[in-house]
Formats: sequence, C-alpha cells, structure tokens
Amino acid sequence: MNEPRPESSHSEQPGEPAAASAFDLEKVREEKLGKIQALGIDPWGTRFDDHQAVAQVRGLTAPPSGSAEAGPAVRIAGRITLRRTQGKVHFLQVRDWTGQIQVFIGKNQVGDSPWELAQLFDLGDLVGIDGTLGHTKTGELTVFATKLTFLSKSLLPPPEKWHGLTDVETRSRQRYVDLFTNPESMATFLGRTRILAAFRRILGERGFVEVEGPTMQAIAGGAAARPFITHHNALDLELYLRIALELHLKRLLVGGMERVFELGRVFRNEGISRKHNPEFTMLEAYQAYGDYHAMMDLTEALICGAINAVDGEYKRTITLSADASVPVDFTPPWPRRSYAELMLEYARVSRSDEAGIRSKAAELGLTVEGKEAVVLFGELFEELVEPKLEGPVFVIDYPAELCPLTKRKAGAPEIAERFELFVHGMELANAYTELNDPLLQESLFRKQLQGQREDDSMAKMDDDFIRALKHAMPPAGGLGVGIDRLCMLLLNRPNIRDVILFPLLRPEV
RNA sequence: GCCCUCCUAGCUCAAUUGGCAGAGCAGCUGACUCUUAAUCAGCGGGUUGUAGGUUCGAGUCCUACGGGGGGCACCA
Repeated sequence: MNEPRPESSHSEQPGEPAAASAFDLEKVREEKLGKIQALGIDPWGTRFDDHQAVAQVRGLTAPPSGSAEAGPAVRIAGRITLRRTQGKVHFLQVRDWTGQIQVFIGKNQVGDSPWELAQLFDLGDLVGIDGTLGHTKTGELTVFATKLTFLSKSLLPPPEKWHGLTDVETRSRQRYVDLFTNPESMATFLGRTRILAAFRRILGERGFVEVEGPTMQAIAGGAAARPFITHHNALDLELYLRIALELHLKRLLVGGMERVFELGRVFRNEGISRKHNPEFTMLEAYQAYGDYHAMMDLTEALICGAINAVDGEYKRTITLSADASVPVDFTPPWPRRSYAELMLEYARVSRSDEAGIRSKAAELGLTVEGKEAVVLFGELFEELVEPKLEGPVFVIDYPAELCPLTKRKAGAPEIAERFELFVHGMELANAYTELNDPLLQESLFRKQLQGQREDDSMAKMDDDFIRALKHAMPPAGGLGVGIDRLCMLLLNRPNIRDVILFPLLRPEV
C-alpha cells in the first residue's frame, strides 16, 4: 500500500499549509466569510421563518414588466446557482428543492449595506430573499429583492453551471452535490418517496399495519442468500443482518396481526451490479385468510398507485439501459398466465414430457447431465419465456418442485400457488399462498439445509419459526416487492445506484 | 472472482505518430442599473489517479496497484 503523501492535494489535511489551486478557491471563499463577519453578519445564518417554496412563488400572478402596480410580496430561501452582475445590478438564480427563480438585486433598491453583502455572494451560498414578484424587461418572472438575509456560506465551489456534475462516481459519493446541482436527481429521489408514501397509504387503506422486524438476527432466514455478519459485544454473539423480512412477519400472523407489512432494508452479501446493491428495500405484506389471488389484486393496486403518485401515466416508456427503452402499458387489469401455458406457447414442452425437456435444453446448449428435469424446465422458462414477457404479466401456478415453501394448489399437488410479476424480463413482485403446515415446513427446511453448499454454511434451522407455525398460522397470502427496481422502472433510471441515495461504494482514497 | 474500458485544473472537456500540458465555465482585477450559459479587457490556476519501467524524450507505450463504468459469474 502506498503511504499517504502530502502531494495528494485532494484529501483534506487539516493543519497542513494550503498548497494547490483547490485551496486557492477555498481560500478566496474563506476570506469572503471574514468580510461577511466584518459586516456584522453571521455567515452561518439563523432560523428563517415563513419563506415560500419557489414552485409556489412561481405559481403567483405578478404584474407585467414596467407596471406601476406592485407585485405580491414574497420570501424565498435557497442556493445561489447562477449570478450575473451588471454594474450596480445583480441577477441571481436561487434554487430550492421545488425549483429555481431569478432574483434582481439593485444597489439603489436595496441600499448600500445590503449591496455590500450582495457583492460577497458566491455561487453555492444559501440566501434568503424578501422582495416583490414581477417581471423584468425581457419578461422573466423575477423576485425584486428588498431585503437580503445571509443563511449559509459555501466554502467550496459548486460544479460548473452549464454541464453540472456528470461524473457518475462523484454523483453517488457526493449525493449532496448531485441533489443540489441536478434537478432531475432531486426529482428522482422525491419520486421515490412518493412511491413509498403511496404504498403505505394503499396498504393502510386496506387495513394493513406497518411493523418493524429485527434487522440483526441470530438466524438469517426467509431467503437463500449469503448474509453479512456482525457481532454483539456484550452478548459475545455472532449476528447476521437480515436477508428477508418474511419469517418475522409470519410470526406476527401467528400472533394475530392479520394484515402486516414491512417496508424495510435487507442485506445480501452478493456482488454489485446495475441491478444489485448489497442493501436494498423490500416490501413484504402478509394477509391472513388470503391467498395469492388476493396478493395479485394488492400488487396491481400498489403499482398503479405508485404510477399515479409519479405521473399517472399508465402507458409509459421504460428505460432498460442507457440506450434502450421500450413502451409498456400498465393499464389494469394485467393478464394472468399460467406457467404451464406459457411453457407450451414459447418452449413447446410440458412438465410431463421429460424427454422433450431434455432435448429442448440440449438444443439450447444448456448443461443437461446430472440435472433433474424440473430444474431444466425452470431454466427453459428463463431462457425461452422470460425474455418474451413484455408485461406487465402475472405468471401464476409454478411447478411445485420449484417452490418448496409454497402451498400446493388444492387438488393439484404438482402446482404451487405462486405468482411472479414480470415487466420486460424484470421480476417486480413475487407472491405465494404461504405454507402454514409446520410439519411440512420443517421437513422442507431440513431438505434445503442438506442440499446447500459448503460456502453457504450460514443457513440454520429456525426452530422458533417452526414452533410459531405449530401454534397455527392462518392460511395467508404473502407478497414481496423489490422497491428499488420498481423505482428504476417508474422513474426511468437504468441503474439501481441512481435510485439509492447512498449506494455502497469502496471508501474514498 | 474473471474480461473489457476509463481516470488530464474546482467543474466540463481537448492534446496528431511518443515531441513545449490547452480551452470553456468557475475564480481574481477592472468596466457596465434589465441580464438569460450576459458581455468586454486583463490575470492566476496542473506531480495528467499512484508507484515503477521502456525511451534522448511519456498525458500518450509496458507492468503493478487504487478508484470508477460496462459485461460475465454469483444471486428460492
């Protein structure tokens, strides 16, 4: 490893002499900070009440340019993103999280000492503006400042005014800069919170209560994934970060909470990609005395609600990658197609035709030896059917062998009551009629434990969960939705990193 | 973990075959009371991610390392 060296001027070295240009820009701003203080003004500001959102101000009516009529009095607060000075006049662009508006500051209009302050404004400073709303000679809606309030000094220069911050790494690392420079990024993350709010509202309207399961668990269950390991000192206990929400929510069903959901973070110790972040947000919802059909209705309501929260467009174009987008129509109801039917249509094989499955798999170049026919059947689905599913489409009734933890269809034990929602090859939701037979559950767990590989040695038998089931869990429908991927889809961001405020990155330097 | 690729001023980007590291924005000084990426004049700003190597000479070629991006693998 290289030792940190003084010439690595990018990392701040407190106490070391400022050496390079980066420091010069900062130094200039520090000097201005001193000048602001010399004016008797606190450069770090104070409470600033009753300001209006810029978007709200933009919605007001204001007199046209040159009118004798005084416009409405307004008060805004925000960041200076642009400054054009012209002699004894400044034009600023001031941005808050709702939008941006022009501010006019004239020396003769504000007076000498505010003018002195305005001379010290830098791009990136936070200011409060009192003024009247009107239009300039060129017709632009403008706040004509009457009073300036300094709210906070920016000691670092913001990115360039025209191109902004484009470097994807810096945008993720310094999300704060990304948010205040790139309005589309702000819109994306506010869109994400609207989607979450819509989910909570709809679930609440349907009688679901939000609960919080444990994030640190002695046994990380509910999915097959490698967990993160952590340690509790006082108990001297190895703990795992949860990989799913499922098993604790089901315990609550046993406890009598009939409709529960959790919108929570789960952690999986896996690779990072365009579609994977090690921590991500899941919705899981469980409805006592329901089944997977009830969950399909709920899924449709949730996603339609999310669309309405974003822009209300059911017919939308979704971005698959930087240079590929496709139209998708979310107008409900969405088709429900059985797994077997889709396999017949696209792969031309049925589950019972094992010879056909094997020859078809061989045809595609899949490894056939040593695999059970049902595994190949699943692989054929992934290869031949999933790419064809433009969606949104519910794929229902999976081969039971592929979903050991799902309740079988009454009178058809070879069929599992499960659906997955697909949109253009992306799996948006996964739901079951939950297995509530503790004896069957236990034996399936044991079988699963036997089959696992050496390096997956994290999985353990969750005896308490089995005990809970033995107290009788109601028959129930359960649903899982990957929130991050839904956000990618509805907010048109092809990379999961762009819908997670602080995605995992290697530490800087 | 593997393969490909990128890293140049605070930001956005140039730099011919290996031949003096440049521009715009931002910054500083000055002019300007209705600008729109304001304009005009002038000035400063760099260990080209890091460490080695090849070479008379490396931003450019080679090796290793760091970080990013894309893909593969992993991923009920």
